[in-house]
Amino acid sequence: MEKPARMRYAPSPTGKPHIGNIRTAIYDWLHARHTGGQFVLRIEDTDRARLVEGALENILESLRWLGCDWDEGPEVGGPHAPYFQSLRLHLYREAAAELIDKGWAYKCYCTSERLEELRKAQAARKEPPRYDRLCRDLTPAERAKVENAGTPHVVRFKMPLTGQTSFEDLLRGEITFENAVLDDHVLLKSDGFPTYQLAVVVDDHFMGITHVLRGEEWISSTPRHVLTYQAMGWAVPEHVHISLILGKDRSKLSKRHGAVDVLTYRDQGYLPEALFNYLTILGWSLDDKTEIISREDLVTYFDIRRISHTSSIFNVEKLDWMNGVYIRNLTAAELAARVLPFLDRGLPPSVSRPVSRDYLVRIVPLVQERIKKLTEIVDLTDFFFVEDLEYDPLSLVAKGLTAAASHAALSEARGRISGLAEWSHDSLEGALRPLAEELQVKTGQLFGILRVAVTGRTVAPPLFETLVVLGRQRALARTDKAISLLQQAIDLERGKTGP
RNA sequence: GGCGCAUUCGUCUAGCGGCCCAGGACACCUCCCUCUCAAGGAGGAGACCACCGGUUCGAAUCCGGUAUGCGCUACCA
Repeated sequence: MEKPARMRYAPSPTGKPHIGNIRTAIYDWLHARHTGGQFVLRIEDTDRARLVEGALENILESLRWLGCDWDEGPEVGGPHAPYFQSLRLHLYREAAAELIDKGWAYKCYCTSERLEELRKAQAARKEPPRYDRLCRDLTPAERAKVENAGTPHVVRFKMPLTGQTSFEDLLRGEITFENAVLDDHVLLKSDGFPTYQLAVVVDDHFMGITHVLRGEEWISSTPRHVLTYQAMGWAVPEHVHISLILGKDRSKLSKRHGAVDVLTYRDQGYLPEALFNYLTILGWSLDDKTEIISREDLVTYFDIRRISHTSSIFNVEKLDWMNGVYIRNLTAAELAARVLPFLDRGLPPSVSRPVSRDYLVRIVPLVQERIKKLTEIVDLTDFFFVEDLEYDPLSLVAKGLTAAASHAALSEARGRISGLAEWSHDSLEGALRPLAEELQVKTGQLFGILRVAVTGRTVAPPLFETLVVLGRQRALARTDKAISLLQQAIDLERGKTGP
């Protein structure tokens, strides 16, 4: 067993967490649970301009839905509270001040306008855009002058001009950067808020984070973080940079690729355990064959080192398949409970609410192996709830049979089953199967007519089971209606072609 | 442009020097089962392991280069 790890998921409340982002939370959570450590949730709300209303609640709900419970963070608190960066400003300011004292940082008074100009000029000269370090070597006198004028400032890191900075990535090995290519990035903004570059280091340190697991887009700024740890005299945590999830066109997953935020998957009828399983398997493997794996086993076997190095394309078809597997593994009672809210939302208003749980539990086994998403329950079972079926009378005419023959078959079938002593699967089958033979029609034809009569559609759950759940009375009533519909069709036909 | 990361079937992956003329899964195709649709079962097609060199008796696996893709290059995270 590895040492208990303190993992953190640190989203910024600038929108709804999407599928790629939440996967890092899942990996964080898994490794924390695997090692018996803690999963910390920290909100990085230092960019006041990009805050989005409701984003925090959405983040929390996404994690809850997926079962990633956090040991420390919003709502639960913890020994390192507060867990919102906007409430920890003094820590960053103190760190920045210490960095200045130690000669690792300096105040910069350049305006954003000047910086903008600078970048433009550099671009024109085809130079890489970077801060020209104008304020880095101001004399004390110059500094005092701007300071007295009350000029606003930011605090920048005093990047070493030479040498290199390396760090060990648990997945990729040693990664090295030349310090010379790194510019003097901003640590503290002029509004007094820290940038990510400072805040992440300060918080990870004080919160005792052992593993920084994040997207690979952070690799390039990791040397800045490492240098900051060193400047502060702090231990550098482990780093794990995981690859991104891409859309079908191989670009970073975004709204353009359809549904990307977690809760949308919930609303589309995916099971949280299926999404959880799929997401971990997308970019991580246990061995050469395991696909379906329970959350418990995942906790037991999860190994950070087996996370894939390469970015992966999100494949909805596979998720759909997996969701189907999980649906089939549910008990009838569980499925009924899961499906209930979708029926409530999807059934026409004419259907009285609430839907009977007992009735539902009898219906659900008939469609369990037929649905891949919970939303599909409505289309597949609404005829169990709707009283007046609406369908094209012509669909009552079996393939290869005339309307008259279909009418005769259905009438005969009605006669055979109406007086059955017992309204059960076996008695129904015992009555209807021989009838097909007597009538010299295929069972598919006979059963098809009945199916439409009783469900209003050509694609439906197995016939006998359906008849049983529907009950004798309703089944017979629907059959009667179908018989008269068929009669009307025949009459109409006669009227057209007759004398 | 600079820096960094990556590169095995359409997609997700197994593989860490010989067990691989590359295994599994989704999707696809065929057949079986069958009252429709599914589910299930049995098969099939699909990867010159990005390319070029090297190391080695032997390389998908190690090394170098090239190409391609992606990421970063903000007082955003």
